[in-house]
Amino acid sequence: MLQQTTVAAVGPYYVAFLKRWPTVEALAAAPVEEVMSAWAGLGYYSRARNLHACARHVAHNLGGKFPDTEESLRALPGVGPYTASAIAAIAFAKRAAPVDGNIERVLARLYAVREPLPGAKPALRALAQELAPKERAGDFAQAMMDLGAMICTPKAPDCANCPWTEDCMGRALGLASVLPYRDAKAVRPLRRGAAFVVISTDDEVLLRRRPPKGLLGGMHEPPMSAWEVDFPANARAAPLKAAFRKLPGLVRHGFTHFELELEVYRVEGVATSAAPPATEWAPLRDLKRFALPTVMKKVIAHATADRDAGPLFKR
DNA sequence: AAGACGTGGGA
DNA sequence: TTCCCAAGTCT
Repeated sequence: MLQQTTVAAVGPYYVAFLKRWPTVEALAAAPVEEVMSAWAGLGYYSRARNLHACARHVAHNLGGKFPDTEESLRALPGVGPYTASAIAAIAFAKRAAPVDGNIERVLARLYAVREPLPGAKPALRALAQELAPKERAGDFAQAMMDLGAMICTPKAPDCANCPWTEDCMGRALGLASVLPYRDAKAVRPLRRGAAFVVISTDDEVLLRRRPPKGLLGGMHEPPMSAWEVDFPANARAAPLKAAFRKLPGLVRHGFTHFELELEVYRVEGVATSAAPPATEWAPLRDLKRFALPTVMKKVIAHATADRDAGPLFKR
């Protein structure tokens, strides 16, 4: 869960997951659709699918016991170099040197590494390997991460309270607050589309499921057009023949590599029997059961703002 | 090997 | 408002 995600964002999800699926066997026994629903809102949804596949592999093929070496952990779905190393060091007390974004920043400053990321990653990994102690490597790694999160922060590091302030080459060179350098990020293109919110006579909304791989893989969404350079020329992408009304305003959402603008069309009072193939009705008052990513919650909230007493999605 | 892959919180 | 970026992984 913590891959590329802050502790604050993960907290409630972590608590809910462990309450609902306290053991690897329990998670392995869960339908993947339920796991996707429970993950909705956290982002990077392949992590949820990988976590579930990992639980099934451990429960079914490894007797419920996690492997305890970096190499064998690395073979699990969703477990890359960082996570394998972190588990080996923290859970199994092995000498391993996980390197996350915090540790990259701390090391780049401590040793004044001027090569920009991501090219500097191998050099930073080598420095981490040298530094990792034989004993309590897990505590060392977590201490480095906490230093990065609380003292050696990205913008304005609190060097006065840093235990390494006298040793820091970056600080000596006046580079502490600007390291690590990064390659320039690409400009994010804009894509546009139209979403169709169909409300039934029973206050349900029509949803379909996205393909399992790719963007928002396996998640629910209202029917919508493809996302392209321009809005669709007409409402041809509508899921059924009905008197859709185009709502004022747009739904905007930023993804990692592009920005999205969605027009929202709505129709109400549709007969429940009218659901097209591969769609299903979701009660507006019980959307928690569905795997709705944040952008899709925005669409539904936009389409129901005028007919709701209170917020549909409370946080 | 470079690009795909989400979201929310802080500055 | 806008930008940055976080306990990275997969293809």
